[in-house]
Amino acid sequence: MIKKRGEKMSKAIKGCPIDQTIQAIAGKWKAVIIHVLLHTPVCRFSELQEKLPDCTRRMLALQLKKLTADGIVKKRVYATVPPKTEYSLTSRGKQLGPVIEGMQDWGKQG
Amino acid sequence: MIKKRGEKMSKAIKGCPIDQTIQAIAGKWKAVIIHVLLHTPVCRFSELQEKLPDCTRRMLALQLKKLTADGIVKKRVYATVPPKTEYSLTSRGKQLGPVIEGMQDWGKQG
DNA sequence: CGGAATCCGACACGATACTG
DNA sequence: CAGTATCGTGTCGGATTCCG
Repeated sequence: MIKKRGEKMSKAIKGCPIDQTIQAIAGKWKAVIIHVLLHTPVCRFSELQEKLPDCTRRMLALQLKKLTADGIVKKRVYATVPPKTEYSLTSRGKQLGPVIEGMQDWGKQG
Repeated sequence: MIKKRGEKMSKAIKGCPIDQTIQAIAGKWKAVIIHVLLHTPVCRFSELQEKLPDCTRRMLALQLKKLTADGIVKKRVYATVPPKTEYSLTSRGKQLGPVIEGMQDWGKQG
């Protein structure tokens, strides 16, 4: 079975809900991005950059793309010069709130 | 900066609690293993294998090792022939319960 | 039974440079 | 400002084999 680049590999445990969620927030940045958006409901690209200084532009754009594709993040583009975009959580994204907060609480105790 | 194999790469956001948690349950299997252990508090290696048929022995052993190293899973070895091992969650591991369950609930709705 | 060692391909991530 | 293109590297995960 040959896979194209960028395709999701995980068939994993077929339909395992946990795996779905894992894949949705996996990686070094997605969960943190969601966390930021929970506390700053509407965020421009550059705002996210400021809040995540260790995340490169490339990674930020990439992860936002995946999050958007997964229906977690909404993107709004203003056709102005210079361009302006706004990111926010979808209702489905907001439902991740408790999980993300739980993750933060757990991490703090470590 | 050279790293040995198996060492954690993530400096990420220095000390970000979310990142800590992400790293702790990252990968294709760790969260699912924890989930199994939440529902089957004491589990032999082969039991875990049966419950996770898509996870190879290698991966299972590897992830259990990481989980043990992170203080999430406890391992008990019986020096018998044939060998027998039992895995269970530490108290810290059990604290991940709400997070894991939250992840499952979210995944089910998707 | 419960692993560890080795090999290998796929992918995640990062640095850098370029674009509308 | 908000991205994309290209490239290089390390890491992850799977297959297989070997060990106490």
